[in-house]
Order: sequence, then C-alpha cells, then structure tokens
Amino acid sequence: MSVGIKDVARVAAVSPATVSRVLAGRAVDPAMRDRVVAAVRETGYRPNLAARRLRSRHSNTIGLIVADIRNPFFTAVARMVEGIAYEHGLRVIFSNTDEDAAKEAMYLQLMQEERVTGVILAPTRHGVDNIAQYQSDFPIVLIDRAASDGACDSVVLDNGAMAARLVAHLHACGHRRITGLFGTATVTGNERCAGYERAMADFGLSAHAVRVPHERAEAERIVTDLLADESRRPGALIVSNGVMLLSVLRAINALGLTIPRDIAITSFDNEPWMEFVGGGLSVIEQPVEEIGRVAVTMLLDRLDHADQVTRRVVLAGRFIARGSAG
Amino acid sequence: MSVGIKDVARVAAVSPATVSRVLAGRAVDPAMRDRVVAAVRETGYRPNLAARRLRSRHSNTIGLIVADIRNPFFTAVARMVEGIAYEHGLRVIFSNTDEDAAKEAMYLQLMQEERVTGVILAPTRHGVDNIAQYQSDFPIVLIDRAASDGACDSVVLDNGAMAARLVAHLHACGHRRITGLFGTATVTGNERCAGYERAMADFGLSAHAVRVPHERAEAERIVTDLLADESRRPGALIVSNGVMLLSVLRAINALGLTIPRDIAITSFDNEPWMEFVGGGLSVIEQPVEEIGRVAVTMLLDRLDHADQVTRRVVLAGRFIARGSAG
DNA sequence: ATAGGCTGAGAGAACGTTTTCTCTACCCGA
DNA sequence: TCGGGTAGAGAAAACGTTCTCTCAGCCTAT
Repeated sequence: MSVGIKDVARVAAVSPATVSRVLAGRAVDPAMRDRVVAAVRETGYRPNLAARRLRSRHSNTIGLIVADIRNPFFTAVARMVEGIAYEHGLRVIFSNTDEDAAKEAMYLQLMQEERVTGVILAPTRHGVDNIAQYQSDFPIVLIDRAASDGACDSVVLDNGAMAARLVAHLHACGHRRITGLFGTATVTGNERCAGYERAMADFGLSAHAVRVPHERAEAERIVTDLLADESRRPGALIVSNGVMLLSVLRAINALGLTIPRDIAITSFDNEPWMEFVGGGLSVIEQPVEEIGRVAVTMLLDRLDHADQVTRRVVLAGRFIARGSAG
Repeated sequence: MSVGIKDVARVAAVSPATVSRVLAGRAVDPAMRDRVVAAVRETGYRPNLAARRLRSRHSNTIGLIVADIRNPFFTAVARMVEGIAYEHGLRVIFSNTDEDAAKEAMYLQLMQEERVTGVILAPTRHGVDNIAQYQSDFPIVLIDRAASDGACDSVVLDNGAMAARLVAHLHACGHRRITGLFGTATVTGNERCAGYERAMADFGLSAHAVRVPHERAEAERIVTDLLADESRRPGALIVSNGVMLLSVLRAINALGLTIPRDIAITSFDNEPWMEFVGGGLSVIEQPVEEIGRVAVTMLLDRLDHADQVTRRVVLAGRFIARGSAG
C-alpha cells in the first residue's frame, strides 16, 4: 500500500489539509511546517498527481503534437518547449502524428481527456484545414504550419522572405536556372513556393516549382527524374526542408553528381551534419529556441485572456552561407 | 461545465455504472449499449483520465526517459517505443535528461507521482550506478546503457562484439594504427572500449583508446589535438556514437583533412546523412526497432512476473560497409 | 414446479487529493 | 476591557470515475 497524505498527516500529527497547504507553499505555522516536512521525508510520501488533478481541476500540463518526429527541426522545438514549459511549472505530453490526420485527431482527443491546459500543434495538412471547426476546451497554438485565417494563435517562419533569400543568394552566385522543391502536404510548402516564385519574378527569371510528396520513395523518384537528364538539369535547387533534402542528396549521389560543380543546393533547416556535405550546405536556419519560447508564451497569454484576438507571430530565419551554391 | 459520466447516464436513462461498463467494453444489454453510445455521441462526452486513473489505480502509462534527445538514436527508439506501447493500449510519457543526473532523479520522481506502470530508461552515468539503490514502485527496463550487476532488466547492444567488428573491418582495409574514441560518461563507452582493446590485441596491434567527454567543445579540442600532428596521426578512427562523430568531423574539416585519404573513419550509429559524408561512412547500425520492442515487452513481462529473475537481452548490430575506411 | 445458479443492472462507497466552510485564538484599536 | 477583524487549523465535502455489493430476473436441471 502506498503512502498517502493522510499517513503523512498522522505522522506529523496535523490534519491532511495542513499537509496539503505545506506542500502548496501556503501560510502555515513554522513549527507545523517543519513537522510536516519531516514527516514527508520520513514516510517517503509522493503526491498522487491523478488525485491532485482531479480535485484541483487543472492539470498543469500542456500537449505538444508534431507531425514528424524524424524531422530534427521538430525534435529541436520539442526540446525547447519542454525546457521552457518546465520553467513555468508545466509538464509536457508529447505526441507524434507521422503526418497522419487520423492520429492527429486521436491525439487531440487524448489531450482533451487528459484535460491539458493547452496544446502546441504542428498540424498535418488535414489538421490545418480543420482546426477551426475542431472545438476543444483548451487553446491551441499552431507552430511551423498555420492557416492564415486566424482561427488560432500561431508562430511561423517568414517562409516567403526566407525562400526569397535563398533565391537572392543563388542569383548572386550566378545561377539563373533555379528550381524549387516544395512539399505538397503543408501550407509551409505553399508559402515557401510562393516566396520563391515572387523572388524569381523580381529577378526576371522564370520560376520552376516542383511539388514533392512527403513519401520518401516517391520523392526520390521525382528528384531523380528532374536531375537525370543533363540538358534539362537545373543549375541550382532550393529544397523546402531537411527531410526532403535527404531524398535530394540520395538522388544526387545515385546519379554520381557533385555539389556544387554539377548542381548547387540550398535548403531550409540547419543540422550539424550539413556543414560536411557538398562543401557545406547553404541553408536557412530556423530560430528554434525562439519558436518554442514564443509558442509557450502565447499559450500562457491566451489562458489569461481567452477572448483576446488571435495573433500570428512571424519570425525571421538566419541564412547561413556555406559552399554549396558554388 | 464539462460533461461527465453522470450526464451521459441521465441522457441514456441508465446508471453511471452502466455507462462505465459500456465504455470498458464489458457485457451490457445491447439495447442499453446502443442508448449509451448514442448518448456519448450526443453529449460529446470525453472521459476524465485523471479520475479514471485515480479510481482504477492504474495509469496505463509508461515513462520513457532518455539521456540525450539530440542523439537521433534515442529519438528513433522513442518513436518505436511509442508505437509499440500504443499497440498495447499504453500511453507514453517522454522525458529528456540531457545527461544531467539531477534531472534524471527528478524525472524518476515525477514518474513515481504519475504512478506509471513502468519506466524505460537510458540512464546517465550516475543513474547506472545508482539505479539499484533507487527504489521505485514500478519496474524499470534499462536500454542502451546498463550495468552488468543485474539490478534491472535491460536491453543493450553487443557493444564489445560490434567494436571488434569495426576493428576487423579496418584491419581488413589495411589499417594498423587504429585509435578508438569512447565516451567517458557511459558504460556503453566502457564496453565498446574493452571490445576494441581485445580485438586489437587479437590482431597483435597495440590499442590506443581515447576517452572523450560528452561536452562538445572539449570533445572537439581533444580530437583536434589527436589529429593535428601528421606524424602522430592515427590511420583510422573508431567513434563511439553519432554525436561524438560530429565533433570528429568538425575537427577533420577544420584541419582540412579528407576521408578516407588522410584518415579512415568508422562509427557506431547510422543516420541518413552518413552515406553522403567521407564517401559514405562505414558504421554499426543499431537495431532500433528491436530495442524498442524488446524493452516494452520486457516491461510488460515484468509486470506479470514481478519476482522473476532479471534478464539482460543483448542484441547484435548490423555492420554497414561504405567507403570511409578506404 | 421449484430450487439453485448465473447474468447483468443500479446504489453507493472508494480512490487521494484540494477546497470550502467553520471555528478558535490572537491581535489591535477604542 | 471588550469587540471586531484576521490568520490559520481542522472537518468534511467534492472532484469524476470504477468497483463492490446487492438484488432482480431468468434459465436450467432435477
């Protein structure tokens, strides 16, 4: 039988309510407090969080649901969110949907059942469209991918501007035949694609955007097709994220091409290994820490001001020039 | 006010107990069952997990605590554990200690408070030594790093044999001056180091093992020192894990060396990008899926047979030969 | 036909906390 | 000195479920 608050109370010769007050740090006679603290130590008492949550009616827990844990960007964000939430005395329940709308719905349901304080969500394509009509008891902050309809608070990268930044870099390196590879499954892909096309137009270049599905084999096939024929091969590539980049590199490797001699590469997302490939990959690094911090802060803000108008925070990324653009 | 089981009962004109039985899938009159199901749908009822856990006295939750979420090996394991646990109807609470013994102790405490069914733990150095005397109400399965004292169930890689496999490969490639880089902080590092030294001895070679701390700057300095002087430079390196490998590659890059011309590299852990560096890195791939599956299975087994003798499952890795050994 | 067993439904206790309510004791000002 | 206000302690209710216990009704076997 595990030790409960009543056992502690008995040992300390006080009431259970007093033990509760000591544990919550409320005003208690110092002598009693000492007795309670001693009793807690002596009995090895650990509060039962289920009981605490049930009675107090708040879970002090936030949910974090990401669409693809294999994407290191999301693991980095998760790490930050966990740290920042902890600073605020909040626990984090973490879930991964693998870009599966059904899993996403299930996890949102689960968060509901856990009675979480709020949720930070990197939604699937389906989730973005349906989040407005999904009614939950907790506030949701969207990260990385957000509809522009303002149904939720959100924090996103300035995708259009960052895509343009990559175009500008490639242009400055002398490239003119620049192809953009963007995901089919996310609004992020849409925004980056739009930014790319606008920037290309600004430079008087004709844009050539290719939409690449998330599924790996398919992605590799498409990229291989794109690069196989030397006469049609673009001079430079803009890749929409770190996962897609792997497919691109596999295709390039399989075709025996060299970066940047045969083709220039730039990409979104920065990872430690990217400085070792293709003479160092030139990339947009996302402000991971800031994203996590802002997301948690917005969530807490929303809890205090439930009816405040929704906000959308747009963060700039950092361009890192290395050698892959020639 | 949120809707509870009593509200559903009222709508369905049955008792709360019957609603509970329907939800738990127990035998109930079909007509009643239909009424309850309809009422649940109509009211949008979501069970309160805190209340359920409090009353039923089991959380259906396992804890997963890893020492370093930045290590992709652990994120891969986490993904698998989550999936497999889900198949068994178990939720997973995920935590990351960043190799910090204090955080580890805190999270173990937290798991206690959550009344988890069991914990899967990749312990810090300190945790390995103290896990025996840390008494918890739940069983613990150690992964990746486990003391050999049999205090807990554990599932680990056959570290010694795998290190020997790398030595054999390098030897076959003609290398004789093979240096091993192993972590200071883990028993895993110890085991791999021992396997390396034994294999070197078997080949009649003199071993040169260097212990590298987890801290990045320090690691980089040590590796740079090791490789800077051409006359003392080893011909080949065995690197103990994917995180350390990044420090090694940074040092190699900074010194302007080329793999495998100036130095051969082999490592533990396989990640997607490794085929693109140094002509493809030859590595030991860990059986991530199997590790996750075995860990969960052992945990469930232990719950059924609390007093069974502890087991240690040792899994083989897969050697992947690419070009980095010359 | 009737006793005995079995199935399934409802009433109410129980899970381990926090919170509300009540009461005592003390302090301060008049 | 006395009254009013306040601080802090204990008793008991409450949180939303599941579980235990009781009992009704039905089926089967003798």
